[in-house]
Amino acid sequence: MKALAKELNISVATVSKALNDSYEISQPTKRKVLEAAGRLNYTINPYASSLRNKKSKTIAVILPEVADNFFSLAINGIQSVAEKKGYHVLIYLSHENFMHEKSIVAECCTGRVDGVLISVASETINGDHIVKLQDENIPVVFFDREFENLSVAKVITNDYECGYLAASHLIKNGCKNPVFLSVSSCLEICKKRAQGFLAALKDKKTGHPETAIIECKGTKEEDYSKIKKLLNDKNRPDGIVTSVERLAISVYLACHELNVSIPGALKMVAFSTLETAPILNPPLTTIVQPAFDIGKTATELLFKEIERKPNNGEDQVVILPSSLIERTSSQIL
Amino acid sequence: MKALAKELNISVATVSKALNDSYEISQPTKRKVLEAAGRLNYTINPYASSLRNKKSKTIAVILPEVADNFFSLAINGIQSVAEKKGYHVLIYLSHENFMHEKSIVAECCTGRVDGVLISVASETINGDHIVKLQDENIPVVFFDREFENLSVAKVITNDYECGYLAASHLIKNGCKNPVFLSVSSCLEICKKRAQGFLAALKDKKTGHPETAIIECKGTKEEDYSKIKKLLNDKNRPDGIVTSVERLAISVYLACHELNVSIPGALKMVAFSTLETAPILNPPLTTIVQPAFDIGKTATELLFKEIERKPNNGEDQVVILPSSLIERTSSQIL
DNA sequence: TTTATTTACGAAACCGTTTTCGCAAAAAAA
DNA sequence: TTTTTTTGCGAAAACGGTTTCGTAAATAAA
Repeated sequence: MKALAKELNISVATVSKALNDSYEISQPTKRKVLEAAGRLNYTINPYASSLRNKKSKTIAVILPEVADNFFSLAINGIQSVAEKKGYHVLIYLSHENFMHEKSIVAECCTGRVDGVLISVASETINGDHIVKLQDENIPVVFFDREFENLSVAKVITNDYECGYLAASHLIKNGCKNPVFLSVSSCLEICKKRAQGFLAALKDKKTGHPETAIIECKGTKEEDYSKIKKLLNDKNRPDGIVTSVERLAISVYLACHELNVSIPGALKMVAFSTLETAPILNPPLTTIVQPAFDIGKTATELLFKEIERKPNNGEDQVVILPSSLIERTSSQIL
Repeated sequence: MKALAKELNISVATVSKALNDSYEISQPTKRKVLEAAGRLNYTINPYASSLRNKKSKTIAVILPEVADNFFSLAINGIQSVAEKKGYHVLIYLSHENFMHEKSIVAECCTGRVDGVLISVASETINGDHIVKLQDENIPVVFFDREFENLSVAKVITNDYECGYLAASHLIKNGCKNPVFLSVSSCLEICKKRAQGFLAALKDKKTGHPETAIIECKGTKEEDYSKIKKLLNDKNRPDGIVTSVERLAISVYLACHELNVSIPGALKMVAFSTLETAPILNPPLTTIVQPAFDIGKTATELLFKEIERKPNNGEDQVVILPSSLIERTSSQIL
């Protein structure tokens, strides 16, 4: 910028104002500055600018995992609006680990970002780190995986209803003993899905509510052998609802290995946005969340908070409904 | 920091040095500073620090798409090393669009990042934008999708061999007319795979090399109808190799819709890291790239360049081999 | 004891912008 | 014509760290 100023024999102040299209600067001067900036291909130093403005033009996205269709689609939604706003997107992965998530959130407290979007880890057992973020006046919004009892904006899906719907669907199609595979009893999203699931069991007087919720919070391998054990059990379930994509794949793999026929011996419904659901063997009945829109809406909410001068808004909750897509895996034979 | 200095009755210079563990500062003072920093929960301002140090502790990852198993696994690899180094990761999506990619790269030239990892868009037709990045002395490394004739470090896979292998495999299993579905004739990676594919056709004196390479560079829908047209053609291919995950799914969907039996009427091999490959109908023969390791290795290379004071290194090329996993989709009946 | 060296710290410049405030010259109002 | 207002620009002080350089006190060497 100094070079620009020297080149045109004007002050850096004038250059800065001209580049920011200030009303204080005359049109001819603005034109000259723009021209010279182009000629010397000047680019603004983002860090100097951020330091002065206390605005980083950057948001953070914290999520458990990126190799999952739901999250990668959500990232697409997030990117689409961040980009329109000229914002940059930092990605952090918690790998479902609470301590890890805490240290990431702590990083975000230093002012590196203007806001954070978070889908909490399955191991997250309290929301203190989120509160700290808010204490620093950094806007936060949850997407999909929220943490309860915090006054934070969130965009989620109708989990309870979907849990209910999944169980009802299986029962309607003949299941006597459906179970629900959860990733964590701490995860609000899983709790609600499980509650809905159980409510349906009770309403229809079917199954064994006491043992119907099974937690798979281990590694991929641990969960896989847990699933195999479940399928080998003498009173094996005749219906499974999985709460996340990863578990759906594991169940299919286990069934293939153990020669459990779907939907003959076991009917299945998965919470999942798997693109390959219709071409699986057999085609998988899914409850698909509007992943892209969840990411998009959450980001729009975040920007509303970032752009609002005083924090006057009551925390908003947006619910985008999911829908059940029936395929072979849950059919009556 | 000023507050810290005042609290302890020392200068900010001393505080800064103490926090950076400078040899100029005595142990007792360092301890006092650390203690006070903890007590007042002081966190350094990253932008002030970056401005002065001309180091952002941030790298950019530019890729065509994140909702793709290969890329999301690569991101995992990238994150794993970036995090170890205490670096932050910015994600940018080109959506296969060249102009878009150019503007992203231009953003990266402003000094916002210390280095960039890029997997180029299928529409990328020249490397000028990459050269500009190098002119600004910002380290770049390609992962998976490179651009030819640039002296840039890269980590790729053995594409030519895999193309050859895929075709040979199909021919060995009885295909008389295999074709290769490419996403772009500009993409080095596709070119090499296609060349390998064609070489096998010629070596085995099979198929129609002139028409065996089919470009699918449209939207998802356009490509889908193109594939359906191909499958409805009177001299329909009896073998398909797809160069990317997206096309593999489209082919499967089309086959299901048109009742083309795999591997009966059509055998298939896909370049893909699809986790669901073994549970597809039928299980899909894949050439799986070491996605995580590609990302990891590329990032390690990048840090080598970032940390090297003078740019003394000749550009390095790392080749991580892929492997063919045979499943039902390409079997002899 | 005197001189040389080392140790521990502070003052101030600097990184590249933005913004406040002041001030001439030009334009408008009196 | 004189006075007021507007317009266009520049000097300088931030923003929050880091780094150079200078210096007094403490220690070691002569």
